[in-house]
Amino acid sequence: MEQILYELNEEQRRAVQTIDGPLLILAGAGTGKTKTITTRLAYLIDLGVDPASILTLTFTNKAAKEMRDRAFALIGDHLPSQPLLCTFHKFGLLFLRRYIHKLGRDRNFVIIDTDDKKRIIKSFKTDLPLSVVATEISRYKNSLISPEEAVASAKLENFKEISRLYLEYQNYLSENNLVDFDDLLILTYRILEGDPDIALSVSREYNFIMVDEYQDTNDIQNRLLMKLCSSHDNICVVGDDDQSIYGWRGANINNILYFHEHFSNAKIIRLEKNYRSTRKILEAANRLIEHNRNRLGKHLEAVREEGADIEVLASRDEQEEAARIAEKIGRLIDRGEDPAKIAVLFRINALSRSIEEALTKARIPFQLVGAIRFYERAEIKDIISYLRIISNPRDEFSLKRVINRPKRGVGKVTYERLHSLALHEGIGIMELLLKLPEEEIVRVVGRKSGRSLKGFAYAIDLLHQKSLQGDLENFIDEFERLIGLREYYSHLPDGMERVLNIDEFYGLFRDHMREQRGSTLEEFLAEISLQSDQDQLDGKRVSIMSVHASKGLEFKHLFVIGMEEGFFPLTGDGCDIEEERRLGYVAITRAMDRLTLSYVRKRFYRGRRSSLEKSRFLGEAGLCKGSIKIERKSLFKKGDLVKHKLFGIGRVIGISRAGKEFKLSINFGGTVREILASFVERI
DNA sequence: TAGAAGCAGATTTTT
DNA sequence: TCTGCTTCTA
Repeated sequence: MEQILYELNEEQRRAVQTIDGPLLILAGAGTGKTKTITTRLAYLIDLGVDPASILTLTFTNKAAKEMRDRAFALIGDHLPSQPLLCTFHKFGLLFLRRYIHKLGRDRNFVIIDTDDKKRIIKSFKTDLPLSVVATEISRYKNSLISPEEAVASAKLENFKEISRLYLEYQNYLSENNLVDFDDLLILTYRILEGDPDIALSVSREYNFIMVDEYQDTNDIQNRLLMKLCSSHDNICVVGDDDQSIYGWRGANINNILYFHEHFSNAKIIRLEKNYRSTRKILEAANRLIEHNRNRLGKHLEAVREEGADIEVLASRDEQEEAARIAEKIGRLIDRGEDPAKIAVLFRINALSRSIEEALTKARIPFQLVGAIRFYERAEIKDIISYLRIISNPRDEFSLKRVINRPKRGVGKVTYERLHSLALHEGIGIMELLLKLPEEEIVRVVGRKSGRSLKGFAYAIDLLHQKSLQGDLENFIDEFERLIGLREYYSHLPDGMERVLNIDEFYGLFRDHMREQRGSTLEEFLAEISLQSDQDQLDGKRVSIMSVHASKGLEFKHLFVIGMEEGFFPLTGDGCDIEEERRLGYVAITRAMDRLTLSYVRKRFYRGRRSSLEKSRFLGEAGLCKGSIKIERKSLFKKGDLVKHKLFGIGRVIGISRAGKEFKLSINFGGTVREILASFVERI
């Protein structure tokens, strides 16, 4: 242990050895955050703390895995018990499997993803945009407002509608025994809140709690943490307020800014020695982030040498930009540079196209990270839906998705007929199809559809029986034989790629069943719904990805494209300039040796070619002189009529500053709300 | 029911 | 410009 501690710098060592009471480790980019947290875990175990009483929460499976590996590398994996290292959501899942009966629900629930959530909402018929409804429902849920309370308090038309949808949605979830991502945390919190005995025993179970990427926690996660450490206060959080980039998803930067108020007597340790980037790169990042007001404040200090100048690349348009960057990358590779150490970043995915084309043309192998996610592909979701029906034949949400895939002649009308007949009989559709003799079904839905539906029901039933028999290693082969999804997709356009995906998924299934003997279908489904696929970096090719996707990574040679006002920073509806700046900071601090920031004068986007100003961030980072003018005067004045996406039309009754933006007091039919000027438009 | 045509909308996305 | 969804027609 002495040896391990010796490798740390003074602050890191202090962070590792401070074990009692609340501790905030403010760890800037590239300051050895993971090293510190994993060493701390090892240190606790070395002190004789029972490993099973240490809980480490992360945001991604990837981070959890990396930490586990690194901690075990320090202490070996032959321990008397295992520390729990997992994501917040996984923790919620484990907890709910144990305690959800306290809320009168069955432990056999299924987890749905965001896409499923939207589909469910959509089935309730609404004219409001689905994504808005989905986020608003999340907001209600995370504020612990029940559907009934929401319905009772909604005044505006749109909110009446949203609260109605919220109510229907929650009912749907409990009727079908579904749980969404929010529920994994919220239901956990509700149980802890409602039952002090459970809260106490769980809190005593985990005597030491560590949290990674604390700046990205939302309110519920923070409240959950308070509950978990209520009996001991041994909570250590690691994060960087300057890297908080998920505010738009409900992450609350105030959790980290006011940590010392939520957890009294908190100690703060700052890690400010950056081992990653050259001094020039780091100084640019520091200059940029200093333009933010809402921060705890820290100044990264370079350990490395001064390094090369940051290059600012100005091009005519995106074609020229992409060609020049491809050429530079080509030269690096020719000189023997490892392509895996090169990356191109952008603020919005739509900008990846020109780069993809230019790299393809230059014959440079690359990989687009996180574009369409594996588990969200249609063919994969189809298999998952099948597995869900097999596991739980009453899951009509999944049934609806696949009843006509492969084609069985079941359209809207047929499905409705089946649905109302099942309703009439008081049973589920699957049950109906199984019980009713074929002639009956044929009479209701016609000859062709009837026959194939009967075959479908038999197949599902057979697979259901088989899934209960234990050993599932050959299950997926039987599945394909009976359902023929792979076969079906192979004849469709894009068949090749889809078949490859299906094969990969089947492979994952077999691996899972082989590695975890006796695992059930239900366990497999829960596992994959909490899986993301950020581990896809293959370590051989040039990476191109969004700035968000790059968090936590580092590259020797880094290119950031689209450094223009309106693209980076994004400036439209609902944009938060400080968060944009933090994104800029995250982007810059990914670079180790060489950084190129690129902008264009004209860009083709959404079918229009527009002239652009270079990004204000270039000026703020001290990389060029003429920084663009920031608007001094508000575009609005008292008395203006404005329109808001949700609140509708209102009148401006007051204007105040909020950083570099303006905050408006707007009267919407009697209710006054404070809203940032960028959220409304004048009418 | 299934394919064709017409039309709006379009950030970032750990689980 | 491109995509994904609704509406129209055979």
